Amino acid sequence: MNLKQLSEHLNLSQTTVSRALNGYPEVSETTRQRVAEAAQRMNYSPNARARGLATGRALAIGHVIPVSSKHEMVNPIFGDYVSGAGETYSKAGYDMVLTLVDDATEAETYRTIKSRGNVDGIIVHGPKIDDPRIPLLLDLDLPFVVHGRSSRTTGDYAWVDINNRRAFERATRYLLELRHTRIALLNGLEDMDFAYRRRIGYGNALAEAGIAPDPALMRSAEMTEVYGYRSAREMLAMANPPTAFLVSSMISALGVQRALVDAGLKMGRDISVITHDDDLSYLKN
Amino acid sequence: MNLKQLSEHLNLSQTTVSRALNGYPEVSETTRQRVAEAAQRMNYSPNARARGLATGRALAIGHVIPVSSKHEMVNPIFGDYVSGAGETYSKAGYDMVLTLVDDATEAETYRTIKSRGNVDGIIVHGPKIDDPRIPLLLDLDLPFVVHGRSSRTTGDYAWVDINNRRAFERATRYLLELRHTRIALLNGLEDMDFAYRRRIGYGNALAEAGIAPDPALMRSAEMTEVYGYRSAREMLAMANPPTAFLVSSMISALGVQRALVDAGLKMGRDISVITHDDDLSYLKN
DNA sequence: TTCAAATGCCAAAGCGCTTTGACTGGCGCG
DNA sequence: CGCGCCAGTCAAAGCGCTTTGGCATTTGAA
Repeated sequence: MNLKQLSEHLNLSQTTVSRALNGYPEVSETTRQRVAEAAQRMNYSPNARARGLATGRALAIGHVIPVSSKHEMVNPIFGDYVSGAGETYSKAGYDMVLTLVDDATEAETYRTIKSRGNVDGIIVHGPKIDDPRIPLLLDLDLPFVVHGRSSRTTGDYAWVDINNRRAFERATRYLLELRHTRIALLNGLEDMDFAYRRRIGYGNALAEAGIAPDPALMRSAEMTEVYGYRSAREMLAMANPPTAFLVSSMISALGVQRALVDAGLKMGRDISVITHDDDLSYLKN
Repeated sequence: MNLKQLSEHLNLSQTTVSRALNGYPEVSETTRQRVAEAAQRMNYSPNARARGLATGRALAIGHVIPVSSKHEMVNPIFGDYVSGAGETYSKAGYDMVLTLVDDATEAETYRTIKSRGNVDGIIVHGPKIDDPRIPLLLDLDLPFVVHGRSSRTTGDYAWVDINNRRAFERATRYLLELRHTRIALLNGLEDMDFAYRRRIGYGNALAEAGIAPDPALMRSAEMTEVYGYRSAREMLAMANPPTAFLVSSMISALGVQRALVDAGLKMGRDISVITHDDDLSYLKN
């Protein structure tokens, strides 16, 4: 069923049918009703490609996921994330287009996305502290929003972020108030902006309390379970072990937990653990 | 940069440029070279919507995710899954379009997808034992592949699946060989086809060994961590507790593990656990 | 009663591509 | 020398929609 067929069926021009369906004023209310009703009944919906060609809009948003940061992005929360975004898009009549991109061809990919024109704009995931994608996209004039921020990148761009620095500042301060002085930080990869900010928050709170950060208590890596496990295990074996852990991911925290069990320590009694992130739907009660 | 501009730049017709880029034979090799080189240099790639309109193909595959089975689909493996699919699509020059769909409007959504025409076909996720989507899609004549199967659905359709029945048959048989007789099954929701097949496999192996399945040892629910925890905890408190667990998801197995720790039992020594699924990248060593 | 302004509708152009059908010039063959 | 044939190219149509720029018909004011 296409516009032409529908309009012939109604004995109206394509113009009128199109206008009626798109809510333009120059169509009488009775005609509009008739058209809407017929479209509904015949399950007509305009061909997205043709409409896109005519309007220049794709009614789709692209999500570009660099393969290098696969483990950062294609991570446990990805499903929950997509689910939220997808619902919003659905309501607005937009499509969600996922593109995995190799780092080597990254710049080219963005150019291609722009000239292929099948999305109106994109979401940039997993920004680094200094992220070349931002100037590139500004230059290409391809609309985008950054999920997170890029601290060392200048230029006007839109972003949505949480206050990572403050969250870790507060968490650390809280542990300090509980009289902990040996606080371990298991952070994500610190070229990622979020991890960078978290470390600053942690550092700030320690500085406030006059405590010098101990490099032996600070780690940075991909946030896997085994990273949490090994880090905790090794730190607990130190002469002067930490009494608290501040962990950047629920998954790594599971590893920490496993190490604690191994060591015969009970979380909350023998040792404190604060975890940020990953309120995973499948780990809920 | 569009075809017209490129062809004017080259002093060729749009026809020739298009043919050259699409590998048609009726273009001289020298011309083809010239065109390819210019396209590369000017970063031309054809507008996907226009091409789609002209060819009738969208060069995109849709993934439709019913919101009801959110917890089944938008689950821990979703990220890994998308990552694999995305890489393949990238190589083939296809886009991946995600659509979240409300159950109430499901049939309508598929019709809309068909008539909007922005995908060439779709992947059906999380098939139920008897899944109405399959006859609907066959009827709509929208190409699709089922990720899994639908045991009670007749009709010719393409699917990709693992042998769930056999996997659980073998796992159960293995536990029986180890002299376990009280084997608990923590299954997924049994209206899902994969879970249904798993229970059959489990049942077959028990039957082979002449053991009647004990309903008190069989559960079926969404595969969360807490489901594993509670189920194991309650079963371990029984007068005649299981000596082995067969679990349908890594996440639930984490819950089982937690219950074992609580009960002071050591996995592999005091009790056997076999888990199927979820070889999660972030839980790897 | 007349005329300008709405009102409601339409034909046709155009979005950027692919593809059909036709047209050249050069070549080999009889 | 004349013919047919091929290789290489092109103009134009068409994909399904939106939007521009009319064109009748009504309406309301003068």
